[in-house]
Amino acid sequence: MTLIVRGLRPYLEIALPGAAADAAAVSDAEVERMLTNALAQPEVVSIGEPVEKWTEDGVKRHWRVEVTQPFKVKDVRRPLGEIWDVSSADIVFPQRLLLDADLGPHIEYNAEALMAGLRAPPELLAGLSDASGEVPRLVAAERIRSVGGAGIYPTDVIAVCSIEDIRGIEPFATPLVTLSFDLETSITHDTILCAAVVIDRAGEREEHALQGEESQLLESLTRIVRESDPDIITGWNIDNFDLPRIGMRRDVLASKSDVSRGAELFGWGRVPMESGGEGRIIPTRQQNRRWRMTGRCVMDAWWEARMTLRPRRESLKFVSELLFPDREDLRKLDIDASQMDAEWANRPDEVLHYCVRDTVLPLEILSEIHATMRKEALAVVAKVPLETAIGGTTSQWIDSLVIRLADREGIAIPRTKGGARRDQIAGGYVHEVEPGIHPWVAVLDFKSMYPSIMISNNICSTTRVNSSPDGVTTHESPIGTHFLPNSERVGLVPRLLQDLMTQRDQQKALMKHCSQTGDDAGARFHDQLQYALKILMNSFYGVFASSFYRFTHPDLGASITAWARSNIKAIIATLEDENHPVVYSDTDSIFVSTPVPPDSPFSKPNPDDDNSQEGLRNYEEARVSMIEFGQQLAERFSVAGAELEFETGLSAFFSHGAKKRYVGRMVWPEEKLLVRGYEVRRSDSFNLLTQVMMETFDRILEGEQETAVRAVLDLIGRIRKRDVKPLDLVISRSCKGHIGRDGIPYFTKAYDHPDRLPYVRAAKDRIKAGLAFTPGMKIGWLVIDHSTSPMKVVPWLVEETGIEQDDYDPEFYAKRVATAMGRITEAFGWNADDLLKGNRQTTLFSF
DNA sequence: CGGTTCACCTAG
DNA sequence: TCAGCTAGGTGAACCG
Repeated sequence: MTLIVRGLRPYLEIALPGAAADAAAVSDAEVERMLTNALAQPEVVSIGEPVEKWTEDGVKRHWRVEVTQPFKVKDVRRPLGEIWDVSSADIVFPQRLLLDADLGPHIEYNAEALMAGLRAPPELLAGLSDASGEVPRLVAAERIRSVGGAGIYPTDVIAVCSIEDIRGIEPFATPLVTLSFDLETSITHDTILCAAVVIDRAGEREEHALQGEESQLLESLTRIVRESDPDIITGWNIDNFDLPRIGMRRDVLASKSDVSRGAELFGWGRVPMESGGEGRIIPTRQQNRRWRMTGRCVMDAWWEARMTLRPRRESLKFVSELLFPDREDLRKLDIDASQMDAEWANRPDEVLHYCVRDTVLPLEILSEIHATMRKEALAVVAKVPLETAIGGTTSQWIDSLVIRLADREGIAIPRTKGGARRDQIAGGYVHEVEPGIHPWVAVLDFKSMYPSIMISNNICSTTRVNSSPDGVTTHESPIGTHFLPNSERVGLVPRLLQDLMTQRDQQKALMKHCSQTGDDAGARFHDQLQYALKILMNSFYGVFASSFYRFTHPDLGASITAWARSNIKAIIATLEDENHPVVYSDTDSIFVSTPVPPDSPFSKPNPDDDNSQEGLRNYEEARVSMIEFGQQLAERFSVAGAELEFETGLSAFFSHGAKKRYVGRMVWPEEKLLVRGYEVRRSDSFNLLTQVMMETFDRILEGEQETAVRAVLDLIGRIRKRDVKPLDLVISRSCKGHIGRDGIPYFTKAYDHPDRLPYVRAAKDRIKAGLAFTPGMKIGWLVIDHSTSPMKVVPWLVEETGIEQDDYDPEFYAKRVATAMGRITEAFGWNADDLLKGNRQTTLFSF
């Protein structure tokens, strides 16, 4: 529905410039004169009574300056800023409503209905209908305009209320309507050949397949969007392909200045058809930014799947098969996307069928990864519109909470900082790791380390002082920054974080309660909320360590990480003093060797072996003592505001000696293999390497090093004999780029030397083959000759064209496997060269 | 062949 | 609304 809210006028605030004392010394008459001048500015409507507000220059009087229109705030900001300190001056008007009325995405209201569509509640429809049962549109439109609306919005209900008539309420799972669409386009003419749309309304789907003359096709598409009136628009790569293509075709089919013709072709915005202007009814985007479609959310299923799943390739086919491996219908590919014109000419029905399928799959993928639910949860906890949760930035989420608290606490809102990037601040501490196997390792972890540090030291730009005031003991960070104690002033950030932490504990408790009472839907709902709270809490540090955020100071971020380093290093030093070797540590985690009897096995003995009873007993004893040790350490090193948790128990930990690369056999609280950093985690690895490395880890952690090396040697032999599937050798990496004015991609802006990069070369070949390239997409390739420089590669196009690519350079892949595996097996005397040679003279063991 | 640069991707 | 952060490993290409 459309709710026209009355009673809020755009404004900004002004204060006398300079230090508080100087500002206070200005005479009343002078202030009066200045205010009169400010009021004389065009577009200024009124100036309110002064209010005391905290600023970096001390507490000063602030006046609210109301202006005529939202977009006029920017116009008056500059002239006023020359004389006054200006605050609250860069907050967009729609956000102002949520901030001032303290609303989140879920609201209740008392409103007067002005118009009701066919999907509106029947009683509302009846109340507005005339004798013939019709809602008189002309009268309604007139009434809507008289209260400030623009005409008939394409929503089910149009109503008007006052800002006092809206209240925030408890969140609920909103029955959002999602529209997914897909275009098939001509490669030779850039035109749109056909399109498909599917609308999901509470699980009920409505499909449309569109073909015909291009402008009529776009008109139909627009009509479907407006009639089905979705909240969310999705599809596969619509941000970078389908939406830009419709925009391009609109520019060709209608003159840029003819907005009403433009609206017929691409008027997808949730505003009346007659709402003129680019960006109101016609979707727009600034260079390389998100699409903005008034009143609707654009959620690209490609982007969401990429962020959630980090798939090795990103075609719709690949991701669908990844998520739905049992769906046979996804296997077959009827259409060669690189020959679309011919396919369309010869088999239009198949192309249309394929097009419809490609609108349904994005819906199913979004549902499978709970994308909408997660975004809605984030919107709830950050108190932002769904659109901001989907396409907004971390600083927008943080702004939403910080600004409303600052407004309540009488703190002036500074503007986003500009200027040059400052030097980097120091980050977390990472401990050196000794290569090899480390048996029985307890992993301890600080709970929400950075947020905890911010809370316990009251870190905020409003509490930072240059030195301790008389008689006040400040929190002094290891880099010498002082923060006032709670008793003097509670920082905005610590207060918000504390509240989010409490909320998260509550959501976790509710989730547990729901699971226990068999309410699965409820448990999922609360799980989403607690997870969103975690994400939001962890976003604070980054935003406050940034150089541009409105409430930051470089010493804030630097102090947080300095405290973190100092805390973790102190614990490491204590443990090492007590002869508990610390095997590894990264930022907020500590991996400690557990004291177990010297003959404790780290691999679980096979019950069929002789002596297995004793071995099993020793293994189990070691496991239990590790758990006790971990729990003791957690308790001992936890202090108020810095809770150390025993997170994981490993029967064995292995690293080849590089930071951020390790693997462990987890035996508490659950049994699984924990891998970090290694190629098996990376989306630019290839199947074969991932598989052999995973097997190797499994064997190493069981103490079967010899078998592990044999398997690697065997694989290298098979690669050289071409006894492996090319599919398992595909490497892919994301590729930047830009689309020129002529619609042709180019790479010179994104890269210094684009042709030096294998994936750029592969991308160019892909484009040559007639396939779409969108900036940022992952490009798959096979190396066919690495003896030249640069090496020769071919793009992997099987998912798009169905044409098998089977040429590859065996020696290249043998070397890549040997390099990656050699780093690991070197701990047992087999380096990359040995693996390639296939034998080893003097070693721990040789075959 | 070792060092340098650019670029990607990951840990936290 | 232009915009979360740093630490770290690794590969490809090039250069001297």
